[in-house]
Amino acid sequence: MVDTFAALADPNRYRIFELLRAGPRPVNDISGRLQLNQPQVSKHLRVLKQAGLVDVQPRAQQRLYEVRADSLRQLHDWLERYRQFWDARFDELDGLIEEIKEKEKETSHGRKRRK
Amino acid sequence: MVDTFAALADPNRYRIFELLRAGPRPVNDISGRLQLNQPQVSKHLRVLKQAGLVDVQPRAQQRLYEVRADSLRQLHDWLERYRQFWDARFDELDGLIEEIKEKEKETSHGRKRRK
DNA sequence: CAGGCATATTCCTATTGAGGCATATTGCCC
DNA sequence: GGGCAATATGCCTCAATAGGAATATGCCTG
Repeated sequence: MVDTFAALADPNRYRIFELLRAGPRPVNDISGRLQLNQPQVSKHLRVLKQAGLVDVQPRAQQRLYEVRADSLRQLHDWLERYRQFWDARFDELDGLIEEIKEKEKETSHGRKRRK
Repeated sequence: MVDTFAALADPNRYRIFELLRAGPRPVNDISGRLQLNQPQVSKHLRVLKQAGLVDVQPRAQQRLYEVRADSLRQLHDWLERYRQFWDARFDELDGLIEEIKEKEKETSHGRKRRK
């Protein structure tokens, strides 16, 4: 995870990744669109690749870089563990939990009733 | 977004954030659990706070740090834009698109060829 | 209001990494 | 195979930053 975040923590790398969202692109295309020197783009792509965020496939003498699904899935799974913090649906879940607790109080070993 | 990623790109900061997932904690608690010096923890928390990832609330002379919902929501929204890359549900959507293309081929001027 | 906690800030050093430039590598075509 | 196009790598410099230790600030209690 940390590597993923580190890869996206650089502004230009972030821009590259965002650009790739539109579809696979060769290096010089990226370099042109984002006004970056080709070597820096290659270096950034290397980092993104090592972080598992992009993948390459050679097309003649050029390389097509594309967003890699798996990394995003991992990121999503990670984020999912924090869902309770921001998803309103968890409020409903909280409600359910309350209900269950109430029920338990009634059925299980007859502790006193209610508050 | 970049700031968010940058904040989580440091291993110790990441650990702190993960720890806070379990609930709000004062600085010295974090410092103790993660075996980090108190000053570094304070510094990391500062970065996390400026990135909007955590929030503080003073409790006497200590500060309770906690995960901030909004940042995670933003992160989720960002990730959502990449859903097509990894969510299987989009396969169905692809199917629909194929159908539409087929229909178009029948009605519009007979372009052909696609993968 | 003195003393003590909990936390924040400052100063320092060492490392890391991004950008610029030159050059190496790869794979095509004639 | 020579040459060209697309990309990768190496070297350099500079700025950013994490960690360590010392110190400052805030806030409570007696």
